[in-house]
Order: sequence, then C-alpha cells, then structure tokens
Amino acid sequence: MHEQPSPTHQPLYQQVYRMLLDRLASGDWSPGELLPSETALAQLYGVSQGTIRKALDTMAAERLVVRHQGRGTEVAKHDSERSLFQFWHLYDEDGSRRIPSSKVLECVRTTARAGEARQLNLRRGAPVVRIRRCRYIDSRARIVERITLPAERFPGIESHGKALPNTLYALYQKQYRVTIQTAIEKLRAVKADQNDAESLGIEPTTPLLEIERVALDLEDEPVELRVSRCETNQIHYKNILD
Amino acid sequence: MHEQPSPTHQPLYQQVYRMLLDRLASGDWSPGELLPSETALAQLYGVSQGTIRKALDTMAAERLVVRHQGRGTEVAKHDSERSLFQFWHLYDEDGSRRIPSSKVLECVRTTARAGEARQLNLRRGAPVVRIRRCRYIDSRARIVERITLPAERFPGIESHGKALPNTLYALYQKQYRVTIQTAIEKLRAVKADQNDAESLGIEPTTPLLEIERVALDLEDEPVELRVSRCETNQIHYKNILD
DNA sequence: AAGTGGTCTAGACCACAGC
DNA sequence: CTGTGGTCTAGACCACTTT
Repeated sequence: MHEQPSPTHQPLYQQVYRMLLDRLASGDWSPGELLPSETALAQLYGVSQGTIRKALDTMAAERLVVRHQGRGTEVAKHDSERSLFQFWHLYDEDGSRRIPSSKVLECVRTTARAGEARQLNLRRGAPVVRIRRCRYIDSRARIVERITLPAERFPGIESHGKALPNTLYALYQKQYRVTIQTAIEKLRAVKADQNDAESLGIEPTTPLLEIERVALDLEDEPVELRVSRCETNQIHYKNILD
Repeated sequence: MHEQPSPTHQPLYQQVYRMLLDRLASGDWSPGELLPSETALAQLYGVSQGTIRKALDTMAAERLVVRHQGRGTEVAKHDSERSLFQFWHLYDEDGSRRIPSSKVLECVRTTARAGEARQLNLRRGAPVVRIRRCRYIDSRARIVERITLPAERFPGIESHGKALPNTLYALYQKQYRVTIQTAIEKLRAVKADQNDAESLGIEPTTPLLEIERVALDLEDEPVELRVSRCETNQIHYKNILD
C-alpha cells in the first residue's frame, strides 16, 4: 500500500519498524514470546510480506528479536548468554571470556549526586539505588563496581540487599520490564584509591582500567550507570572495530 | 538461476558476495571507483538484480563499498574521515573527537621479535618496519605509539623516515594497496615507564591506557601491530555496545 | 532524457520445526 | 502435513545524479 508523498515521508518498512518497536517497548509482547508470523503482520499493517521482512530483519540485526526458521520470530531475551556476548568485553590472556562471580558489598536507596543525575537524566536529588559490588575471576577479586539505578524504574530493588543476582540485566528485564538495548562506555586509566586497594588486595597507585557505562533501554532512556574498576594484569578489555 | 543442492550449498547472494570480495581484494577495482551497476552485475553473474542487491547491501554494511542513489556503488576509500569514524575512539571530555597531530621519533627496518611475529603471523626474525611516534592533542603530548609492519607488505616504507603522514591507513591503501578492514584491540591499564614519562612529560608510574591493536586487511590477514599508550586525564576511549 | 540505486509488491520454491 | 522463515525472481514505480 503506498501513501501520500508528504515532506515527512518515511519508507514503509521504517514506519513498520517504528510501530513494532513501540509495541515491544510497551510490552505488548514479552521476551521469549513469538511475534505474529510475517504474513499475519503483513495483513495487520496492510503491507506486503517483503516489507514486514525488511523491518524484522532490521530488528534482528539490532538483536531486538531472534529469527528461527520454521518456528517464528522471538522477542529477544536477556539470558546470561546474551549479556555475556553483547555486554561483556573482559577476556583472559588466552582469549576466553571469564564469567565472574559477584559479592554485593552495599545496596541502598539514596539520592542522586549531581554527576549521577546528569548521566541518568534525572533531577538532582532524585531517588536512586546505589549498589557496590566486588567481582571475582578464578576466585581472585579483579573488579570493583559502583552501580546507580533510578529508583522509579526499579521500585523496591534495594530489598534484594546482598542477595542480588550476578546477572543484573536479566533481573531488570524479568522483574522490572526494563530491557537494556545499548550501552555507552568511557574507558580511562586511573590510580587505585584506598578503597579499591583494599577490595582488590593490591597496593594503592596500582593502575586500574575504569569503565564508566551508561546503559539505555529500548527507547534510548538511560536506566543504569555503572563504574567498574578492573585490575588488568591477567585480563584485558577486547574491542573489535569493523 | 538456481543450482545443484550440494552438501556445501551456499545461498547465491553469499556466493556473489565472495566473488565480489575476491575481486576487490585482488584490486580489480580501485578505491573510489564505481562498480558496474546492479543490472550489469546481475547479467555478469547470471542472477537477478535482487540477489546482487543483497550482496552489495551486505558489503555496504561492512563499509566495503558506499552506495550512492543515482550515481552508483563506490569502492570504499580510506579518506581521513573514514579512518576517523571507524578507527578512532578517543574523545574529549565534551564528547568531541580530537584529531591528533603526530611526530615520528623513529622509523627503521629491523627484524620481528617473538611477540610481533606471533601477532602478525610471521616467522620469528622476519623483516619488519618499526615506527615510534608521539601524538599531540591541543599541542600537548598525549599518546606514544609503537607500530610494527611486515616489511614484505610495505616495501620501502621506511624510506619515508620522519616525514610519514599522520593518517597511515590512507597511505597503506594508496601506496601499498593494503586496505584495513577490521582491527582487534586489547585495552589495559599500565604504569608509564621511563620512556613514556619522558615523551609525555609526566612522572613515571602515572597510569596510562594501553591499546594494543592488530589491524587486518580485506582477507583478514594481520598487516599492522600498533601499541598506543594514552594519558587519559583529558581524553577517554569511547565504545558503544549495541 | 537516461541511468542509477531505493522502495514495494507478488509469487515461487526451499529448509526447517512441530504436530 | 502444515506453517514458519529463507532464498530467488520479475516487474513496477520513485528519487536522485549526470549528461
């Protein structure tokens, strides 16, 4: 079905993409569910199957959905595997990913500092939940993390206390209907401070890799701020440019 | 045109992609040139225009070619803009990319050390060219780099001496027909050594961000090893995960 | 005006999953 | 066997660039 050549003309498949994304974000379909088939969607939106296909292929490329030949198109789930492959960049010297374990040191509700408020797009003093945890690889403490969440998006999450699960993104999605879609990281080299040194069992002034991550949801709203400091003697951050 | 359903069956568009990639790698078309039109390629390979389109769209997604409506499909060129957007991840605090200037400290032909040989897929002691340079942002030295090239792929490059251009990838492509397609980076936090400290005008033990990059050509052969050490007070490494 | 890539459609056949 | 997504084709029309 064609339409008016208006000044704000967008290709059909982009319009369909937008509509499907909105429905995903509003929770019309849950992670793990199957979307209607291509032919059903084509009828629903009054376009050809090829147009639906192009929209779905785009969403698959962005990992919003997973296509299964013979089965259907599934809404992407934050199983531990996806978290690992999309959001975990720390590798061992031999090139293998190491799944760290975590120990929560602190998990409290408080108010946003100026920097946190700016990065999470909140007003200053807005309620946030702050988590500090230490992460272990081969039972050696390698990473200290400070995580800040807007309390409004995660009501009552602080009640988990120190029993918070290791894979937070799966928790966000399952319990709070928040899907992490993108993350922006800033990396710097810093000196370990007294706190870092104690948590990691190293001497102060040891160089650490600081990773400051802002995670965005399906609608590109920032929903998590995470600052990780890593001891990079045995591990490194791997990035592929292509 | 369909073909036999053999056990090694690959979709037509992937076969076409492969053939086009081979012709690109072998230099049948030069960077900046226009490929034959979709219809011409369709005739040439005996497939439909849609199949050619799918292959070309894939190549465009990988930045191997650039599509221009009304003009044609161009072989991607390593202008400074592309180098900047694909391979430069250091940003200012305000979020803008800073183009550094460079001063070459050393450019000599020598033999590969064990580590260099391993990463560049050479035998130990193979001839290499080693470059050391210092890079400046806002006329402050921020980065020291050690670059290692397999001499066979870049014959005579050492004769440039200290007059090497700032944008090396454009030189590789233009003068040596080597196109950098991918790069794999490993990031670590390290202490500045005596050399770093002198070059950057900082005190030893200052934490530096070390970026170890192996750059690959169109055929995924490693063709450059580059170790950069950056002072990250005013700049940071930015990475987007999506 | 001619030629290019971009969008959209319709229909055929194949490969795979599940009943 | 049915329904799903994956591949391939053919043709129409549009938007853009060049001559």
